[in-house]
Amino acid sequence: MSMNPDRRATLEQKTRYDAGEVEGRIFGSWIEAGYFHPEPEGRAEENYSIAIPPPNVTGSLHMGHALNGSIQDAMARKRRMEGRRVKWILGTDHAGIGTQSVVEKQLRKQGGSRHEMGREAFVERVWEWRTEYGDKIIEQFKRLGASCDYQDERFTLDEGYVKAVYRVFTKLHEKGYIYRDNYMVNWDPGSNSAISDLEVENREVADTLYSIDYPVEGSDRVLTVATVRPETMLADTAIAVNPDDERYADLVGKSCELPLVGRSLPIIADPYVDISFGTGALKITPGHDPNDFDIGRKHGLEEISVIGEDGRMIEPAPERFVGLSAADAQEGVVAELRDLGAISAEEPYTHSVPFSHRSGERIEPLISLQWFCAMDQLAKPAIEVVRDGRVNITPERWSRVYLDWMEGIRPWCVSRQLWWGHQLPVWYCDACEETYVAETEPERCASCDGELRRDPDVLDTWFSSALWPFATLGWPEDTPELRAFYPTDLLSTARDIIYLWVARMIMCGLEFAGDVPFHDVYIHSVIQAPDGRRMSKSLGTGIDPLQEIDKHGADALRFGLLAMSSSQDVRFSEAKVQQGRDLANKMWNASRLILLNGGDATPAPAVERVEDRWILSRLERTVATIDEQLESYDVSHAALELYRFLWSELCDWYLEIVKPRLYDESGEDGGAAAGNLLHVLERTLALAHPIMPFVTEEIWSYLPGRDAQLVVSAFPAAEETHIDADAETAVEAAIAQTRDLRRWRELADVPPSAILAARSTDGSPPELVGRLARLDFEAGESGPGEAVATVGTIEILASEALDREAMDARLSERRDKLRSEVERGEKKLANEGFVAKAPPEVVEEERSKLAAYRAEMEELGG
RNA sequence: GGGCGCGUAGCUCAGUGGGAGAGCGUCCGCCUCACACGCGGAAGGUCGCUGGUUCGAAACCAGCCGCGCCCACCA
Repeated sequence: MSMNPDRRATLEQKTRYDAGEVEGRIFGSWIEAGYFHPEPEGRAEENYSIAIPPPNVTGSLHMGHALNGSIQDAMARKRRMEGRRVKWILGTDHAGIGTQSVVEKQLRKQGGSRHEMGREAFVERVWEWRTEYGDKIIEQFKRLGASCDYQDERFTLDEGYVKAVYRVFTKLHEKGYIYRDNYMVNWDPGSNSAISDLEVENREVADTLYSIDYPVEGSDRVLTVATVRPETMLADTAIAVNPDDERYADLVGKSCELPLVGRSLPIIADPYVDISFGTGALKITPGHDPNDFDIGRKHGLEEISVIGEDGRMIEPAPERFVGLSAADAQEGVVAELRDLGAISAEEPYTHSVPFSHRSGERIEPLISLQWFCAMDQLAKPAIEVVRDGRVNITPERWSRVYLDWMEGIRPWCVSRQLWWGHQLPVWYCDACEETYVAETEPERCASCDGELRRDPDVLDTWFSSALWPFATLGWPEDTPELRAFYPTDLLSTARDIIYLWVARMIMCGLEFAGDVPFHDVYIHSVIQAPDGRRMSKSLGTGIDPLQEIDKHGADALRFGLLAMSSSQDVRFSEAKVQQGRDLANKMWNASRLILLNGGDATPAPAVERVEDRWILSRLERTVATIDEQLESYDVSHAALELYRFLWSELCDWYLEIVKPRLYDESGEDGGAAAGNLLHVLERTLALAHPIMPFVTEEIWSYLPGRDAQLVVSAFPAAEETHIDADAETAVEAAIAQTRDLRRWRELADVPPSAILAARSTDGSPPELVGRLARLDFEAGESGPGEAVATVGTIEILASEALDREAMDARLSERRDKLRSEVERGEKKLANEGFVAKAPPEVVEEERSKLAAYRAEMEELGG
């Protein structure tokens, strides 16, 4: 079968692979064929599924997405080629606070605010925004080549998804896990909402530590306490000392007078107080400090709040402070205390302070009525499945991190004072104070028939994310999708959301979907900016993956990201992306050589010649290696192994070896070479496809007799029968000898193109070496000729092209080197300990090396 | 305060008990009929420091120095 002349012309002309021209076209062909949309058939065990970490609707593709997309796609494509039904679940996350604040910002620019427009209009506005921008990131995933199921895109606020969220909330409430309580929360003044512990980040802050004297009632003693937030003293309700602190033993049970306020504060004993820190006396402010809150609950103390949700002072703070910002109140309080002479010390103090991860504002710990979810019961089975390996985390060390957190898990504050998200399925009857939690809205109060008012709060965005692997498949309905694809197989993500997301998915999957949500968790590396800082838009350190794709192609970026990733954080290296681009180009050109000089042959392994057996053997070993590396998520080694095989073994050596056969059209041997090359090329393309899908698919379309696209063709399985250790030894020896000869040529300053007369000292002239090193054995055989140098088993015969002087100088250098090597070897072998205790094969190797060096010395006449 | 990770060639990183590797960069030579996004060759490293284990350590152990990350309620 002959190649279409147009196609042939294209191959002849295009000496460079043009990713930009190829990728869109190829991706379109995949989509059109519907390869990425599986029918929901079969069982989950025989199918393969991945739930994509849903990007935020606000987002655009960043390097993390690109790396993670490359990893997931490599796995999805490999499985698809292995004949599995593959579903890569796609969708986006509504991203509560994030999205809301983007739209609010936009409103503010236009001079409006969400409060002006009201909740309903605002939410509608956010939906509009989502419709406009919601699929931008999906389009960007397509540029990467990601083989997601684009026909079944989900969104965490879709109708069905909302149903799942309400079902889960209601069930958890029925079980008593979800409850409402007045509790200390992390109040974020930036978003005007409570946030969870996980959304708080601690930063070092330089504050002033004030020591304040509180007079002990009925005595002239004072208790000195220290604080960085003097304004919170207005809400103090006790003083605590350690029960073992002898200094204060007699004061426990007595009271202090709270300066400025006059309230009487009981002096209590609690082991939490550190005797050695400061004065050993601690002011207790249950309303504004998480630790004090716990101590307060323990001792039944009054909980007073003097700072409101807007960050301003409220009653029962003394009237003169009410309405002031906390910072202004602090100034006032300090001034007054100073006047009273109650401040005994002020010192600079650096400590870590909680900030909102989202808004960046300093967290105000407040007591607030919120909805919480108790996690300990949910955590138990989720701990078990990681311990017993039903969920396998790679790299393994993250299991420990997961388990440590799970074992100390705390209640989760799930309500947020926002408008964008899943509004709580909770209704209150103001008349009789009844609370209803239900999947569908109750009409009226069941006890008093009163009107119901819905709780205005929405759920933490991670609450819905926790259901992602099964809610996307139609849960709570018993859908064919759920049966076919749950549990999913792989969850690939970065380590920063192990707690926020991975842990919660495992808990919810086990509780609601009846099984683990995925079998493997792969924690990939974080790609940092080239200077080692975090890649971030705000720092200006981000590198846009799409720009990289424009510059070098998606295959190049994918290869680069996979190759640079590892089990630790790595710096982005454009050189690796270029390496990928070069590799794509190399594939293209190697394929041109093969296809234009034997593309009509029938692909078939050739085993007559040793070099053919060698490349087959190397290929099959590479197949086995890469297969194993991908299976263990060792993606960077897989990518680099592909590069090594293709570039070094296939192109640098094998192609150079077979070229003459290929060009020699008259020789029937050329057919075998072409057939073998096509066979190797075909398998190599298939092997490379999960990593570099576009260029491989494009070349595949030029192979003779293809009826299926590569994307749905078989992934190679290593064929043991082609492993041939003897062929490997033989060809590798020829390669080594060729290298020696080339080095010698350089040394003797002989032009690479000059064909040198040569003679073999061990009988038959090595044909491969002759070809690769440009030697003419016939000239050597016909006459005696003077040997000017011996390289291994080959004598170079005298010729005008040789610079004898340079040669002699270099040879004497080599002799010196050999002398020292021989000396080293002799010393080592003279070491009785070494000879006695080292494994015999090591000693043997040492002996043979020494022998080889001695032999070479002899050859060189040293 | 606890935990984890890292420190290897100029740069980015592999290597985790038997004589230091890759890519990029550098130097030398090549537009050799697949590819100059290429071909051939070369230079370049007391493997953070100090001790220890071992016949043998970049690798294992201990301590130290430096960098990064995570967790944590010391006012």
